[in-house]
Amino acid sequence: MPVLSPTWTDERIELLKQHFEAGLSCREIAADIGVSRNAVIGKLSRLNLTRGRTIDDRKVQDRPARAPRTVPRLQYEMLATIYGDTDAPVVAGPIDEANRCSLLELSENRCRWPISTPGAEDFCFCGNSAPDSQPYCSGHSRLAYRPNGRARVMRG
DNA sequence: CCCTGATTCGC
DNA sequence: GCGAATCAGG
Repeated sequence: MPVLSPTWTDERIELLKQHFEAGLSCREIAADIGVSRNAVIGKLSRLNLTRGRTIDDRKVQDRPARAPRTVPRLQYEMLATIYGDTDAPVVAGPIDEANRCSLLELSENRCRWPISTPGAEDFCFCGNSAPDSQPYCSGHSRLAYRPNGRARVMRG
């Protein structure tokens, strides 16, 4: 891989679809793959994989001009915090799928991050060593929980 | 108040 | 086709 950076390759799309069907939020999927949330949503829309919102009445057709009102750079701040702000677009934390296990093999100190292999039908989990009272390992916990001050429980 | 989902538009 | 921008809803 000299200088090629294909945004959406087969594996990427498979992972996207698997995570989407797994019930993960677009933010989780984006963080896991390493792209922005809109990129995931855009790709899903292109693939006709919307979760269920076929609005018929198009009301947001009004496009007067680019009027920056509040500058929605919230995603960028979050992504930067997750990735380390000054590093390559890779998942932060020691995430290795060598310890992946099934749901039945999950323990209290095992990372419960859903791992979907783009080749097998078996759905596995991260299975890494997670600290006590923590559902994910150090790497995935950062993806699951927002580094912001508000610790809101995920609704997805 | 903020975040998530989906569509639309520019490149 | 991809990604950012935007809107609507929760």
